[in-house]
Amino acid sequence: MSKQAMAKAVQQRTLKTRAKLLDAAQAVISESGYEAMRVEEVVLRAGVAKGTFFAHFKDKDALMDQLIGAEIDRQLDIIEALPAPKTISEMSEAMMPLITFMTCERYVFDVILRHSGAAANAEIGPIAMTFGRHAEVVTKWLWDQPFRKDISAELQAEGVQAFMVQAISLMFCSLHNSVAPRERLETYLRAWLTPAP
Amino acid sequence: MSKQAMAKAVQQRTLKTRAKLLDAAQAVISESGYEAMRVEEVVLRAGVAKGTFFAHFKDKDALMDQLIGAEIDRQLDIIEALPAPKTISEMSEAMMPLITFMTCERYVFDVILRHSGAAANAEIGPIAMTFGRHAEVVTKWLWDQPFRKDISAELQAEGVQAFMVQAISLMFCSLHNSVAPRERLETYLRAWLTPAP
Amino acid sequence: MSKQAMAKAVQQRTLKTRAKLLDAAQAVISESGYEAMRVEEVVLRAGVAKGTFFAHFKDKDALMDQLIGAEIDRQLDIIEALPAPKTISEMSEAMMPLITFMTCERYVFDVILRHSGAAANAEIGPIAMTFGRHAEVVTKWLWDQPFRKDISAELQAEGVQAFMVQAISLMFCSLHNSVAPRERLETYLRAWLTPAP
Amino acid sequence: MSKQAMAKAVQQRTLKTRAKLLDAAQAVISESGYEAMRVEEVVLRAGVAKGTFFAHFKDKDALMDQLIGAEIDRQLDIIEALPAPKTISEMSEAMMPLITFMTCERYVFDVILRHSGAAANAEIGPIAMTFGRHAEVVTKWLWDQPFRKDISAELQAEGVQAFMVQAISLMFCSLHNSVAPRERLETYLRAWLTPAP
DNA sequence: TATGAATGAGCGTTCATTCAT
DNA sequence: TATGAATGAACGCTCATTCAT
Repeated sequence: MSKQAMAKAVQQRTLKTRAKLLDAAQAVISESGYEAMRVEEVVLRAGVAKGTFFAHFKDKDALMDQLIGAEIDRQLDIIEALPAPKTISEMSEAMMPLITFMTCERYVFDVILRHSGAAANAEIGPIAMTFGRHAEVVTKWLWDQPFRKDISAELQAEGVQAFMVQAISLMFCSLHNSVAPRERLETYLRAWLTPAP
Repeated sequence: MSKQAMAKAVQQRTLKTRAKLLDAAQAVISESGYEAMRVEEVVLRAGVAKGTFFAHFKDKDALMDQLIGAEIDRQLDIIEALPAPKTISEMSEAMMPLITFMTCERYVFDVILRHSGAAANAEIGPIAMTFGRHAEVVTKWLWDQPFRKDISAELQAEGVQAFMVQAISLMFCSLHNSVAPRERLETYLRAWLTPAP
Repeated sequence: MSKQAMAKAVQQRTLKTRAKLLDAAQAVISESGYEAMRVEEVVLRAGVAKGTFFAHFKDKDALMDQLIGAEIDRQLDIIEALPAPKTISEMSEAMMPLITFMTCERYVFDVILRHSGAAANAEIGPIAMTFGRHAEVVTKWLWDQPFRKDISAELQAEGVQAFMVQAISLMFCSLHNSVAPRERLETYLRAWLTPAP
Repeated sequence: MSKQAMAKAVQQRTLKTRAKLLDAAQAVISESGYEAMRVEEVVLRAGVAKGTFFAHFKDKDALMDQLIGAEIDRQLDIIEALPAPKTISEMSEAMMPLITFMTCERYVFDVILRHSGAAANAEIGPIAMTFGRHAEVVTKWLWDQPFRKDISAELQAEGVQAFMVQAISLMFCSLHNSVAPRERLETYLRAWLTPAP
């Protein structure tokens, strides 16, 4: 076997092990949720050694970043497949799948906050990437349907993100969790994207 | 000693212990920062037992809430003493002391997010109070100087908070930390409060 | 309860927990030997948390030091109870219980070497103490029965230790393990303590 | 290329790889010491895979045995080049280079003890060989200059080794490290080799 | 021989929190 | 109120060694 072929074969094995770990983790989460995921359980199911886990992921958090990032990407795929929303109401509606996932567990939202808007480490992880992608999706919508013309679509998209986070945050807040996130988001977006003349 | 006098003496001791704990915690933080604060170290300096700590604070988080809340209040005192800003630029400027504190440590920002917009527990703690107070201060500014009239001052204030958080978040994000928070905040506020006709 | 009484009561509990751990460890060793001892197994049997173990012993090695040191002390008690040996042969014989224990497991001898003659850390642990005690016992013998008079009893005792270690070492050595330690020790001691005129 | 030539070429490559590994290990040791040597680091510097290391050395210990054994041999070369010592003082002095190396690191002394006087494995490795060689050197000295005549030169040499180890051990012991090894060794050797009449 | 991903078994750690006294 | 020993449940780590390719 040539060196090149060997390198490829090796990489294949690596990829396979990584996939086994990710699959096992996903399975655990499906059954018990994100917060309940234990590294021990994951390696047990994946049928690999604990050391192998840490050879593939720096720590548990890195795996969470992968998994949650992947899930957000799946939600963004759904969102992207939709036609560009024509109204604020449609836009709020379109963002609901993403918001639903982000609010499925308090722990998930914490991980997202920690990795996205506020990544301390230099490496841009999967979740941080999705925030970029989300901004792009919204930006594209705003090209098709420019609600405001005084500021760039990019800036409008940043605002949409800020209000999405605000809406979710308030949902977890005991003072304000009576208003559904969808309604709150719509209120914010209307004020942000269609200021009265 | 009368029963009443005794009760008073006891209360005095309680207050004294509490003060010792708060002082010790503040001292530790001054030297090593918020994240590095350990209950162990605090009780050691305060000269009390570990159990005593938890007789005074529900948990470590409650102490953090106190300390960080107090610091934010101090910043709000400064902000409140200022005259109502006449321009967006002045408003951004006025909010800087608060932002500076909130960005002093990644950990501090996390605690703030957790207790403010996203408090899971029912009790409204010191930090949550400061968010309320901040909204009030901004609302008052907007009564004096109504940048927008199509939406309520309260809603405008909520937006100001959302953008403050967004600006700070992006500051911690490696992708976007080249733009200073003050500039970013001003951009956001201008777009939010003075939409072009 | 007074502060003093409280402190005493607390210490009692501490002592009790420590005893539970030592007993559990001893039990495991009796069944499976020193090398096979696992911290996990010890805390399980002692019925305490793992954290408690490390609150009592710096690490597994520190516990080993305690246990093996205690066992050597037991052997020294036996040795000390004997009348001072009158001949080299009797002296070699007297030291046999100690040698037997020290050679019961290769691992035990390694731990002993590491903690005794060659302790790197400043604290004198239990095993190091026993080496001092052993020297004292032998020194006392040599006061009663001075085989040599040209050098001090202390120096003679140091030599006895050196030859004991040498005899044991060679016993573990594949090249020389045909000669029984007792015979080798006797040869050494005769040459060391009763040089021909 | 003939089969023979091929075999030779292969052998050449093998030797080259082995040399690369030894050089790399020596380099790591020069920089960080024996204890800090990691197989990972060695193969990295040698530019070979980890598995290759174990194709050349049974285990890490075997490499250590090689390296430390080689160094002791170098010290013995120096010792052997000296004229036979005429006095105990000269003999102690002559052994100093060896002792200096053996005390350079606690870890080195442990490895030496493990492989020499106390080798568990059947094969006589480099370090064990050096102990044999050291005994021979000392035995030769004692032929030239027979300090004692009541016991064989071989037995005297064994005693010299025992006392060398004892002197080194005590040097690492916090209780006794105030006396320099050279002085202690001389005291021992005088008592061992020139007992007063 | 060479490769390097995978192994693995246990240690040490963490440290906020509890609870019997 | 005060005490402080005990808890606990994973996590992270170690790193020499193996083995399928």
